[in-house]
Order: sequence, then structure tokens, then C-alpha cells
Amino acid sequence: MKLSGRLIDAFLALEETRHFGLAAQRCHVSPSALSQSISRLEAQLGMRLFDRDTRNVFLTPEGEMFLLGANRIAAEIRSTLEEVSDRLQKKAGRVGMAAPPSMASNWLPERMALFKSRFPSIELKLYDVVSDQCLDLIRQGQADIAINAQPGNAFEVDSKILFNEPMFLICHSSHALACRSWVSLRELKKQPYIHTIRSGSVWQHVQTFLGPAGVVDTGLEVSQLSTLGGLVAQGFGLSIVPQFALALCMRNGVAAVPIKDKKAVRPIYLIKRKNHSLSAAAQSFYDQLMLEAIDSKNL
Amino acid sequence: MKLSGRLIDAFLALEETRHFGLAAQRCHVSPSALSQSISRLEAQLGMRLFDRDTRNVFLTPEGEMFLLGANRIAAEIRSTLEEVSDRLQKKAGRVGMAAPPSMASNWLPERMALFKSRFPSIELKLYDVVSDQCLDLIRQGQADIAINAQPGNAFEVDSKILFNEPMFLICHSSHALACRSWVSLRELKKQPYIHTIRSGSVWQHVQTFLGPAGVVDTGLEVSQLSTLGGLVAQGFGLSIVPQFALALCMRNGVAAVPIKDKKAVRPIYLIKRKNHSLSAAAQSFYDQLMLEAIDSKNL
DNA sequence: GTCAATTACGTTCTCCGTAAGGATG
DNA sequence: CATCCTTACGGAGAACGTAATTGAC
Repeated sequence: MKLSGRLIDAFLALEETRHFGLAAQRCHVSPSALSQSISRLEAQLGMRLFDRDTRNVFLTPEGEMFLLGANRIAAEIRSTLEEVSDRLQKKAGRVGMAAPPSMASNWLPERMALFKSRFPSIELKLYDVVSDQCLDLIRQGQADIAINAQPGNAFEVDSKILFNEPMFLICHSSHALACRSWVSLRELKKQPYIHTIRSGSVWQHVQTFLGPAGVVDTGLEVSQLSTLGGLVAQGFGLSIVPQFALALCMRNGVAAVPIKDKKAVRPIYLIKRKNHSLSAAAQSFYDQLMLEAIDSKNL
Repeated sequence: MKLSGRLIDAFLALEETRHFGLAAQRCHVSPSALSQSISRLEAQLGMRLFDRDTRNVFLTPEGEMFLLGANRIAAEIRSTLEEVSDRLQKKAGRVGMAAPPSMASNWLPERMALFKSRFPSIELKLYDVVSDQCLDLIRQGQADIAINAQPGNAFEVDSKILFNEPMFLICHSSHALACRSWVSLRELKKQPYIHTIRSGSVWQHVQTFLGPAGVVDTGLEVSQLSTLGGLVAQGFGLSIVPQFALALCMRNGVAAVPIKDKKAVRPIYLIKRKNHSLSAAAQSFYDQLMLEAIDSKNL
């Protein structure tokens, strides 16, 4: 037993107009087609829905009962189709983003604001979690897209480089390098270095180019960038942090200097779940970010 | 944009099984057909609902959203189809009956009880109103069927004779005719007669055969049969009432005697609205009553 | 290499429109 | 007799199945 939306529409049109000609017009079919549709509907339900002759059309008691159900069905179809339409027109939707605190506090909000101005009705959700958790949220499907310095497992997630984030030296403002407009890695030789934790994304990238610099290990290893700022301000040593993490450790007594070295960058990835489509809303945000990345490369 | 029940079913089947082969089996179609159905659905909605390759099938974010709507639609279709089915199997429904007090109190309840035993779930509604109102309720569609001594306007209602109700003489129990097993109309000559109101159905039928009897008018004209009983019991005179009205005026001091005369009957009609189908439930009760009428004629 | 989804293609069936038929007022 | 619902019939398009193709593991 099959109930198509067409038949429901035909029924409701005839119920409202009580006239085959008008109802057919409303359904954009011929009176004959509408008559056949009503007949089919009645045959499938096994009951007569309309009492009709050439002059009058009105519902049978069964028709009145069916009217209630038909209205409910039509209402659900309408509302579902509207939801679909809203999604397509990006009037509705939700984008779940995951990003480490550095990107979540400095870089991402500007892009979110732009997106929000383009699609005001789309809900934006931001998970500011540490690097590894960003990837977990993507794998679990809780976040649609992630911004991360680690690309993650290529079998599980899909990562594209957005840009290379330059690294900065931070040191006490009274330090000899503090007033320089840039420093090279070699200039850090024998300087007391404060490490970030080995499990953090910063440590992993800094390792790739810090070796030749020949810094001195202070034995300090912090997990929070704000702690790093505090230690540097008190003269415990210096450290290297990515550009967008600067704001988290800057304070009175701390100076930041760009590091001039091709290796002193870390790639920032735009990440989504592999083999999973993004929602229309998430895809839009994804496209916006990728477009910006391409544009900036061309400049 | 058309959403057929078939497509909803295909979507839900695939969502539950997450396997084209199994879902196709559940829908009684080939895997190919199901694949095409899903593709059509996606094309019509303008969004991809499933991420799939040859090994995995799962919902996209849009698919999850659509799932909610699809479930609502499917639920409404199911419940509506169940209501239809219940009606067809006479597990549900309602019969509105109109009958004058005499039929509503004596004859009809037995038939209602039989019907109720056959279809316990059908709701029976009885309007015990005077003859004219019975016809009004039918015309207005408030009652499905009526039992009435008047057939009503043949252009508005459809009346069929159920049976002929015999008329009875009622007189004081000390009256000479009281102990007879039957009386003829001629024996009422010069007897003091108490009339029922001229607008009532009883009066109208009694008039058709009372003329030749030559009764004496007492000047009394009552509207309630119980009043008639009271007057007869007090010896004010005698009267003629239909069989099923007897119970309403019988009491101590009142005797009833059948009248032996072909004309001393009144037809009882089974009435429904003209050009209007009865509900399945009402039709069943209608059929039951008509069948009984035909059976009793054949005996 | 195997299993599963998809595509290609021919068939069947549904659905619609035109036109004739029939009922009602 | 005029209106309007219905039936008859033919054609267009949808939907399905079989079989070949593609893709993933």
C-alpha cells in the first residue's frame, strides 16, 4: 500500500475546492487526471472518500477521518521540505569547529565573524581544545572541521595546509635580543631555553629546527603558554612560540621577535573527516577558509 | 518537488540497515532499484544524504537532519493507514442514531446490543428526540441513521420501511374491552377518545384509520405518552398507541389490547441522508437492521 | 580476487492528457 | 442542454530488473 505525496495533495485540493476542475487546476493537472488520482487513492485505502455527482462533491465520514491524517502528513512533508530548503539556502545549519587555544583565540574568530556576516543563521560551535583532542573530535564526528598544526592520520582525516605560521622568539624585555627586528636561530646559541611539554604541538615543531641552535636546557617544561610567559617575564630564560600563541604569553617584561629562518614555521592544517561529506554549512566555511589560503598564496 | 512514500521507505530502510542489499530486500526491490531511488531522492532534495562506497554506508549531516523529518512523515503515514485499517475492519468508528422515544426505549436498544456484540469497538450514539428532530439530525448530518415513523422528504433523505408497527388500544383495566384478546376499530364507536398532539407522529397515523371508528372526542390532547397513561388510568377515556409506545404509558389501571385491522399499523422507516455515503460503521448497522427486516418479512 | 554499489539498457508499469461517454439539474 | 465527473485509449516518463562496470579491501 503506497501513499504518495501527489495523492495527498490531490485529496486536499479536492477537499478544499470541492470541485474537480478547480482542484485539478490547483494541482496543475487535467480534471481527468485528478479524478483518476482520487479513484486510485480510494482504491488503495479501500474506502470511498468523496460522495460526488456531476454537481456536488463532499467528504464521506471516512473522508473526514482521512482528512485529519492527510493534513498531518502534508504538514510533516511541508516542514521537512522547508528544513531541507533552509539548509540548502544556508539559512540554517551548524558548523562544529575544533582548534587549539592559540588559533581559537586569535586567528579563527576573525574568520568566524566573516562567515557569520555572510550566513547569519548558521550556528557556529567552537571547541577550543588541545591539538590531539582536535583530531579526536573530528574522528568522532563531533566537530566538522578542525584547525590544527598536526595533520593527523591520513587514513582517518583529510588535511590540507592552510598557511605556514611563523615562529617567534620570546625573551625578557631586558634581553639583548629583545629590541631586534628579527633574529636568526644561530643567535640563540647557549641561551637558556624553556621548553613546552613534549606532547604539545609546539614542542614537536620546534624540535625540527631547534637542534642546530644549540640552546641550553633550563630543565623547565611548561604545558600552558601563560606559564611560559610568566617564566620568561621573571628571567628564567627564553623560548620559541608560534605567532598566534604570542598573545597567550605576552605581558609586561616579555618581548617577542620574529625568527628569520625558513624552517622556523609550522604548517597549519584545515582538517575534516575522511570519506565523510561535510554539511552544507560546514562545507561553506571550509570553502571560505581554503579560498583565503589560496588567495594569500597568490599574493 | 515530489516526495513519495516509496522514497521515504527506501531512505529509512537504508538508514537502518546501512547496506544497500539488505535495504533492497526489505523494500522488496533489487539493490539497483534502491540505489536509483536513493539517488533520485538526493537529486530531488538537492543534497547528498548518504556517504557511501562499496564497503560503508552512513548518513551525512544533511541525512541526519532529513532522518528526523522522514521519521515524522513515516509515522504519520503509518498512523493514518492504521486508522483507515481500523475503520475497514470496524475496529473503530461511530454510529449516530436518531429515534423517537418509543423506538429509542424499546426496540432499538436490543439491536444496538447485538451490534455492539459484533463490533465492540464501535461507538454508538443515540439521540432520542421527537420525530421531526430525527429528520433534522439526519439532514444536518449529525446523525447517520434514523428510525422514524415518518419517511421525511424524499429529496433530502432516503427512507426504507423496516416493518409495520401494530397499534394497540389502551383503556382503563375495568373497561369492557380490557380483557379482550383483540378488538376491532368498529368496537370503539362512541368511546371517549384522548388524542395525542396533532404535531406528533402518533396522531398523524391514527388519523388515517380512526375516522370510521366514530369515537367521541374528550377534548383532551396530550403531548407526552406518560400523561396519556395517567389520564387513561383515571378513566378519562381510551386511546390508541403504537406497540413500542405502550411501555411509556402502561401502569396499574391501564390495559392494552391489540387492534385487529389492516390499517391499524404505522410503518417504521430506516432513514439515512440522501446522496451521502454512510461510514463503514454506520453502513454495518444499517445493513444489520435491513437484514432483520427482510428476514422477518420472509417468515 | 571478492564483494558491494553503481551504471547501462531494455522492459514494464504508472500516470497524464485528449476525447468520448454519461449523469444531473 | 449545459455542466462536470468519468471512462477509454494512446503516449510519455518513471521505476524496475538483468547484466556489465567500477571501486574498495
